[in-house]
Amino acid sequence: MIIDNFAKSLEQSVFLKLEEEILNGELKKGESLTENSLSSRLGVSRTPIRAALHHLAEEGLVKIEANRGVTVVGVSETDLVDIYTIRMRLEGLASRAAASNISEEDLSDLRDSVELSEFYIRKRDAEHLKELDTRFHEIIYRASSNPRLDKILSELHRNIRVYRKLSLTVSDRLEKSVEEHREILSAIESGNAEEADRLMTSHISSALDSVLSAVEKQ
Amino acid sequence: MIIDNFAKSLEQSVFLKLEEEILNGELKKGESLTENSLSSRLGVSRTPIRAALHHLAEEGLVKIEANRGVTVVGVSETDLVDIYTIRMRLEGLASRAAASNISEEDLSDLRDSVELSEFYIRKRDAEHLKELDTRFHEIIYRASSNPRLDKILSELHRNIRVYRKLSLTVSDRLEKSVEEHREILSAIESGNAEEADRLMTSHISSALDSVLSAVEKQ
DNA sequence: GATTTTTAAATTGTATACAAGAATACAAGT
DNA sequence: ACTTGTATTCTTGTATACAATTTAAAAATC
Repeated sequence: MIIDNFAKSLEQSVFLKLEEEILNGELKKGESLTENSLSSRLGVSRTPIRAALHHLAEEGLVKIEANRGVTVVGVSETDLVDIYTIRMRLEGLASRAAASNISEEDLSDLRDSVELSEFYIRKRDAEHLKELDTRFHEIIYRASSNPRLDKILSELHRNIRVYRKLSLTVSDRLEKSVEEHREILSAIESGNAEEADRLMTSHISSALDSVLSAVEKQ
Repeated sequence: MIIDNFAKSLEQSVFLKLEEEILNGELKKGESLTENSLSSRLGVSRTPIRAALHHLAEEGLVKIEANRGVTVVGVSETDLVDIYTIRMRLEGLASRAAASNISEEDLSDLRDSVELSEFYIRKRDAEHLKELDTRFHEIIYRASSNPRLDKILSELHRNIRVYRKLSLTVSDRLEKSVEEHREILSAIESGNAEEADRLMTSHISSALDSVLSAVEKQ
């Protein structure tokens, strides 16, 4: 099969495709990948495959051993706790910074995302809600005005994508989550950095609880 | 103890060389790099150059625009504050985790690093002290038992290498720093996670103050 | 002279060929 | 049966050739 081609470079497409396959579990943990087989399977040469694999290695999704090859690492439940522990601190920091720095435009986007979420809650439209959840957090990353923080959090956020979907299936979690977003938004709107920090930290903590209970039920 | 496996591939060497040149300021911010010129200057083909550039882009030291090339980004003073702000939270977290999880081996390494530092303070050997400072922090990163935290902090730590050297030239900072390391070690030894967190956070905060005053004096 | 169009050069993106290292299979010796 | 040495094969690492895109420069039009 040829890969989806909406990204500008083959490397990008290969990266996205492999990332997707790893996060979906199509490529299982421990599985070893060879550049040749990927090359023939995806219908592109080894060059973009190599670049994509290196990119994945940077994100920690695969492990490259010199002259020995690539094995899938994936995201384990331990990683999940590790990531949420980091997020708890860093998203708190991002919210705090956003409360002080946010631009009118970002603030407006943030309001829109919360209001839309409240709309879709009434519609019981889980698909849109998941998307809006991601958008809410990403706006805050950007609004922190700290590009490195943005980059780190975006990456962590992507790596737990699959698990987040799971967590939002826990009953009442969607509603709770939107309520918490609303409170965080209020704190940011009123420039209350301390409160924004505290609320976001507790929001991530609740999300972790929810994810873990969802994982256990599987 | 893990052996320092020196650059076995050309890509690695190129990466290290370019990283060094960027952090040293030999390659200035805003400068644009072409694969060909780097290839002929460093005497290797474009393939490892490309890989190294992508790696540098992942770390944020250069910026790659599709089909347009690579420009040096480097680490600005704004980045410096951004990085220390992140470190304040994450190294606190790492110390906290270390206080609960540290292995006998890591603890022993940590003690060694502090004792050696105290030795070199008496000898007034700044070079060894800088090296030991790095080692102290890296042991804690590892001892957090959170590989992602380890990776994020290691990368941030590397990116401010040049500035850190500067900060340790501020009078009394070396002594102060070693004293603070000793206190952090005590907290970790006694498993006092709360205290380890608090002390490390304040340690990084002092380091930032010191870096900023050193930068201003330049 | 200014502006658009065309053309050429430079540069990145991709494919492929070749070299080097590692894993595997197998034979010989004990 | 087990180890050891060797040859073969497989896989990654690197170099180079080619394609596609972008920048610039020159030519043409107004």
